[in-house]
Amino acid sequence: MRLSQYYLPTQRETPADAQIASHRLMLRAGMIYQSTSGIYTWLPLGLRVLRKIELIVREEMDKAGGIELLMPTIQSAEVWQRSGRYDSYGKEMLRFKDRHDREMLYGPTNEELITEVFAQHIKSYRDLPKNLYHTQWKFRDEIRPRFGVMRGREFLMKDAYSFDIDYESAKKSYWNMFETYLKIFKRLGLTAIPVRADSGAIGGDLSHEFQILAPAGESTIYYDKAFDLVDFDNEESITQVQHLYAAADEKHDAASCPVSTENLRQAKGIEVGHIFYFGTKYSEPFNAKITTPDGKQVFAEMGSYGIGVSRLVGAIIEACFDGEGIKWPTSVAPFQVGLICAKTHDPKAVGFADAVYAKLLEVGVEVLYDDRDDRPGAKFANMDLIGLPWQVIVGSNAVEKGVIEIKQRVNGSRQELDLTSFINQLVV
RNA sequence: CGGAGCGUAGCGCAGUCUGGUAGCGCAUCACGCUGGGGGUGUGAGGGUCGUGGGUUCAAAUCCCGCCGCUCCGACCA
Repeated sequence: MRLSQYYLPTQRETPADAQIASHRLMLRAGMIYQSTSGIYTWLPLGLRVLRKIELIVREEMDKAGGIELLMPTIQSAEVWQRSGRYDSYGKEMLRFKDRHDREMLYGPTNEELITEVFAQHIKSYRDLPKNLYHTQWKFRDEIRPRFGVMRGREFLMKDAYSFDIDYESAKKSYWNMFETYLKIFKRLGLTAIPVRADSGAIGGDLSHEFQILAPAGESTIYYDKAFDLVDFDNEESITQVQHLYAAADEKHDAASCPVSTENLRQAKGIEVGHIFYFGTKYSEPFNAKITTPDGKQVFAEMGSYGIGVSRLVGAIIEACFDGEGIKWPTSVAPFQVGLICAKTHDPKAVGFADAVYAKLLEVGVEVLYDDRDDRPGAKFANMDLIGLPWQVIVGSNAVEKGVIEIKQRVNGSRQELDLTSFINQLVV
């Protein structure tokens, strides 16, 4: 993408309303535009990140056996009356009426709808287990939206729902999602601590919140420092994580904590995922009955698993930024490479940069080419702000020696290379 | 919802107290110089001063209503 033809309204000055780093940086980097309180337009650069996160989540969900579908944003009051949550959910639910005066709502979550869908089609133990998910916009009319997309009213969430024949099987589904979540956050370049949480309903201890470590986090968490050493890539480590201590501020009790003081870490966390098992809470009102091998009928055992996709955009920035701007993890960066021509007055340099651009496109590298006739300093600052992992700078040495300068955003390291070597490095 | 503040150019703000031609910086446009860390000079464009009403010869400014946004607290992916 040529920057001259893109839509990237970056700003030098910090908007007054933004209080925390991620919000400021998202506004300055031209990723979002606030339409009204807690509701944002995703500008092109922000959308690319949102889509990348969504894609990683989808890939891992699919690998874990999830089946994607898509439920609507608008729901009828009827299904919520059936579960009893229409009254109990409170003012966070945005309610309105259609032209026939029927009560409608903008879905804050989808347990009711999915259970209704499931009950309509699945009747036999032979079809279980099932894990159905979608990634859809939700609306929760927060009392006070803040922190940009981290607590908006409209937000994109991946929510999955598992259906099993019995508790043992449901537990397997639960831990399968537990593992999947650790893998997802790892791929996103984050350290996520699974913290035991209240399951609210019938669920015993089967509920975890996934907290991203970041100074701007709203909750304080305590965890075994062994987490810092865990590589969430392999099965053993994930099994190991299940038994490590981690608790939120309100649940942590220093007196009864099984971890010694010197092994205990305290940090701020941003909640980006929440999983829980809730048994037959919804399968009963929706009559989601399953026939067992011996011909009996039981209610499906359910769990639900949420990831705040749009919140993650902010959370990742909170975990990855410096004074100059964002430092995107490669996996979610809106572009991999930012190409800068530092000598726009030199036709040879421009020609060289154009050729580099063409080559990168040809080999499938996502590149944002700052082809504007601007001073180098302005381009560098802008590129640092939007935080692409690699900066490729075409300067005088390009024309004279045929080498380009490579700057890595994450650590500021620089090297001079020929284009082919750089491409090889990227592909690895 | 309780407490507090703010709405003036795309962004950041001054002007409001004490009513009298709507301003500054950044950004934008034109031209010149400059050309490796947001450089510089000259010139230009851009405003229902959130909105409705009231007071007044005269309202961004004073009064009343409304709307919107933000901050502090309790809820949440």
